[in-house]
Amino acid sequence: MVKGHHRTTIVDVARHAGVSIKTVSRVLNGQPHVTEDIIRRVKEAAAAVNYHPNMLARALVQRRSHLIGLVYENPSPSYVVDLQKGVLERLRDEHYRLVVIPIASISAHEADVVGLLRSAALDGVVLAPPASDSERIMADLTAASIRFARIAPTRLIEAGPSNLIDDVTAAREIAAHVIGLGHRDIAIITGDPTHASADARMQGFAEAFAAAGITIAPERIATGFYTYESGHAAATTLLARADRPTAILAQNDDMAVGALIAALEAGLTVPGDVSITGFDDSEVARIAWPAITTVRQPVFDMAVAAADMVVAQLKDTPPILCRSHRHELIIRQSTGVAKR
Amino acid sequence: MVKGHHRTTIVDVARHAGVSIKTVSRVLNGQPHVTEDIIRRVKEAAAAVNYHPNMLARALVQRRSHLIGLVYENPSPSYVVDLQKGVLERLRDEHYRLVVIPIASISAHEADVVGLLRSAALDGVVLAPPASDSERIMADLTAASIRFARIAPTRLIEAGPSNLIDDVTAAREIAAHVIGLGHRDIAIITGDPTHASADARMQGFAEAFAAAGITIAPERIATGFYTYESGHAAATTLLARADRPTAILAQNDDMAVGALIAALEAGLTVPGDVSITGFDDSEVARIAWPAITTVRQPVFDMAVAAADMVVAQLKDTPPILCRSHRHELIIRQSTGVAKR
DNA sequence: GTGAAAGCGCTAACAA
DNA sequence: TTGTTAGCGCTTTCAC
Repeated sequence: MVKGHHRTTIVDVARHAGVSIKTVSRVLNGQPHVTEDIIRRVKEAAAAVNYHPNMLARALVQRRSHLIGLVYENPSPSYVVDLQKGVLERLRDEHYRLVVIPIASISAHEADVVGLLRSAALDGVVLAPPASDSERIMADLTAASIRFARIAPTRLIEAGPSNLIDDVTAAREIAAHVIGLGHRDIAIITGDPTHASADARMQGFAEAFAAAGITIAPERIATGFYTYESGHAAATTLLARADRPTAILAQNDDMAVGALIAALEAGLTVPGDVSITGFDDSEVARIAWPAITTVRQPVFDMAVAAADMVVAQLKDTPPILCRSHRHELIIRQSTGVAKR
Repeated sequence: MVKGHHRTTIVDVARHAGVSIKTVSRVLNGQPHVTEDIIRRVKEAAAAVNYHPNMLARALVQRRSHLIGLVYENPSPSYVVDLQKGVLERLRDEHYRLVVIPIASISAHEADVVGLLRSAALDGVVLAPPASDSERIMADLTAASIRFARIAPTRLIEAGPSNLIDDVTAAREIAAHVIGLGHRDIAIITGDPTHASADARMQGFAEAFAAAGITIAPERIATGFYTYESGHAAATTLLARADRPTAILAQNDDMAVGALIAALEAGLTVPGDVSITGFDDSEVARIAWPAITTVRQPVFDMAVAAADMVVAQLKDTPPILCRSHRHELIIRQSTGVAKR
């Protein structure tokens, strides 16, 4: 697709086959009402002149770029790769391509996002958090008539096709698990405050604490950013305190691994001295040692479903508006009974 | 970009501003020879009618899709994300978009790859291993006049713009480090045999062994596939042998982490009972415990440079044909002096 | 400095 | 069943 000498077009094929360009077009698009004989002749001619259709011309007239975007901000490699794999899985046989649109800080660039998407001529986009919670982005997308589907939104569920997970319940369950092991001195490492998931997960924790009649001191709550480094830094501080917590609840796996390493560096054993939990069940949680107790969020499945929702809209199939995806508490070796 | 009601076009803007479409085009593309006054009028008109250029029409006439592909097969999330980040870094201000093209088994689909790229209307592609070593793919790309640049090819360096790393020397250095620690009973977990890097790294290991007069028994060499699981499985077998090796050289970090976990599961200490090395310096190597001794491959830098080579060709800038990137031995905690 | 008209390569009404 | 013709929305000679 680059400037240069003459590329063979549908006209060349038509001339070579001795038919009209419309007939060539019909054959190439597998449309009906063409004689077997002509089909063969056109195909031979196409091969003979080494013809390859110009997708840009086709896209222009069809008003379809066959490009789907994936908007995300998440810094966790395994999360991002899961997301991409899911979308690609659904797109594979649909003749759509995936354009990745990572955005450094969506909350800071809400107003620019759709301009970016527009200039990429996308037919549709999958919105991962926190873009999936942005009213502004959804409104702009609608105005630009770019189809979209959302992954794990936490609010305005009606605003667009959504794939839901119950972050609150998931967080409550994992906190309850830790409380059930006898822990009372519990610290928390929150996720990026600009992601609504951080609030939801916090609320779930709070519900579990309330149910058990436990109060968490503010000094026991540290802010992270869903990155390994932020989890490591937060845990290092939390564990250095005189009243060391016996458990740390991190709001994603990357931060949990950061906390784990911080604990090991401090000469503590896990879960002997301190129990640690993550969130998401990304690959790092499995390959840590000890493996991290976490809550599985079906990121891949949500991405497949979201891509499906976009494709459905593009085909004018009756669209699925909302799907719920089940989380699952995964107890591994990083949590244990609280020491006396 | 979807079928529907009338979208405003350059014609609407022209009418609204009382000028010709050519003038609108000139203003929108920042071309010279337009009065200040008209520039302002056109811009106001564009805003007034809520005009957004149709990138597909522009692409058709310019024969430029502004789409760059990234072809890879690598299963390691952190490697893939590094690659993507690098390409995106260079593309950010160039108005190019990144289309990701993961291919399950490039060696099995060599003949189909370029057809896929063609049908995506890409202006250029960055080829990561093992596509960067495929003569067939490069020939097809040239025939389709799709520009490309290669990441870490191991052969036919002249065949296209390349970003080189010295896998052999890097492998030799890390093996020499282990040998220098006194290890003689050394096992190896190789990478995917269809990736030429596996051969190169093996050769580097072999050179180090030869220099030290060490022979490695064939049973001490296991085949992996650059995945955590394959490393884990291979190490589990290697470590179960009566003549347990005191060091394991894995050909990438994911496999090294797999080996690490296998060792810990077997009740061994690292590096006390067994030293383990990786390759690449991906994130997992840093966040393992103990952190993995490895060789840094500047994946991000190579991706930036490769994207730059593609962009340069698209701009008809004198192209850079070849760049070498420096590796770096990174000694962490997973290697130690061999036990007597 | 500005505009009229001719395509880019394809699909799609509408005829034949 | 097949072909003619008119666009899709933009850029680009080439006059004026």
